[in-house]
Amino acid sequence: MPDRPAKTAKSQRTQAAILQAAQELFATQGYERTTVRDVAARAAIDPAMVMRYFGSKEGLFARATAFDLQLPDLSQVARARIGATLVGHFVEIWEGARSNGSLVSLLRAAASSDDAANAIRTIFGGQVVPMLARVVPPDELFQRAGLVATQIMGLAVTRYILKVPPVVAMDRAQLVKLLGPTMQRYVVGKL
Amino acid sequence: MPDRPAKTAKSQRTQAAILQAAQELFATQGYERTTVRDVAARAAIDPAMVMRYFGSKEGLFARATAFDLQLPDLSQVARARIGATLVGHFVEIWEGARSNGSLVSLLRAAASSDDAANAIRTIFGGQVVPMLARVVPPDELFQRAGLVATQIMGLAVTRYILKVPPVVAMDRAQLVKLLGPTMQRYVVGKL
DNA sequence: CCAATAAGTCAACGAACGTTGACATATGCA
DNA sequence: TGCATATGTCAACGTTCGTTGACTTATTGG
Repeated sequence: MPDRPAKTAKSQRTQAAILQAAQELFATQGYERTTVRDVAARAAIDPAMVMRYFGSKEGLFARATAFDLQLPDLSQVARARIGATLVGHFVEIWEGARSNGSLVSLLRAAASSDDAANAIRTIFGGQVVPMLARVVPPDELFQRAGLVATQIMGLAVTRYILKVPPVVAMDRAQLVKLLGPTMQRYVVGKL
Repeated sequence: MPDRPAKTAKSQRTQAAILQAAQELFATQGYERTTVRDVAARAAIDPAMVMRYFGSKEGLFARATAFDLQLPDLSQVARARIGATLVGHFVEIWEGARSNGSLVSLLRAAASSDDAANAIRTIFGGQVVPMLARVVPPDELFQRAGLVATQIMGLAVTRYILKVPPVVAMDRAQLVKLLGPTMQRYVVGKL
């Protein structure tokens, strides 16, 4: 069941509609509870179209959760502001204008899918670790990257999935102020 | 579909076997991917027994994820050791001898179930917040509880669900040393 | 010992799911 | 305008799921 490419402008629009519907549903319900039929209904097309364009439900999920963190070059950031910069950047990725909810989708899915969990590990190894490598000595790199992961993923889980009220209530500036020092210590502080 | 109580010693053993199988499967696979048939097979009984004793799959899940955090009385802990004490206590709960994996089950399920997410919020409101209330002034209580949540849940997610390698590799003493100061600041430090 | 009650088995149900292939319709190029 | 190709529809498939009710076997108290 290979994917079939979109060849006309109209088909690209419906393909995009399927992708957007899938991202919204995967982000709010996770992989298992999101059905191909639901995605098709939200995109106002036939379930068979999903199979035509994405081959399978797994193929759709893979396409719906592909993204680039666009992490900053930390060597160009003032050392004292690294923690705040990172917190702000991650919040932007999760809920900013350029975001499509795909990271939350993937996190939701990772709770019950080893493939999705592995995708997150790959993102960390391929994007977060290289980012930190520019300002962290190699012998501490993985440990500090792990610490960064605990705080960043913890923020994501409590704010977007568990919706713990005080965490949801914080605005972006508060998050930077409260979590920035933690991130600062995890990246360049004394352990 | 009301539950049917266990009346004999033998039935209590099989009921316990079902519960243990359910906790193991819910903890490793989440709610959706765990089937009643799987639980029954692991407990070496008929799927119908699950319905007899727990009424429904949801009823089984509710029973399998009930627990008490047994949080310490922070007013009896030296102020400088609060952070380390809390980190150690939570790690103990997740992987200690008294643990049955039910907290990880619930966290996994929360990714795709609003009911499970609500159960976690209730635990936080009913157990974590009261614990902190003994050492935190009321006007900062909810914010500090939220911060504690971000770090604790982040540790759980990266270590037990995403299995981020450097986080998995840390032993209990390292976790206390590395995350303790963060927790200390979130509970009694300057924000 | 024998009824009464509990524990456990079995086959089957209806529903929902991902997926498929045959078919209809629209579009773009010669 | 015609024809080839792409787009979209439809009904149905095989599977798996939670759940049910009738049945059989074991246990226990009088």
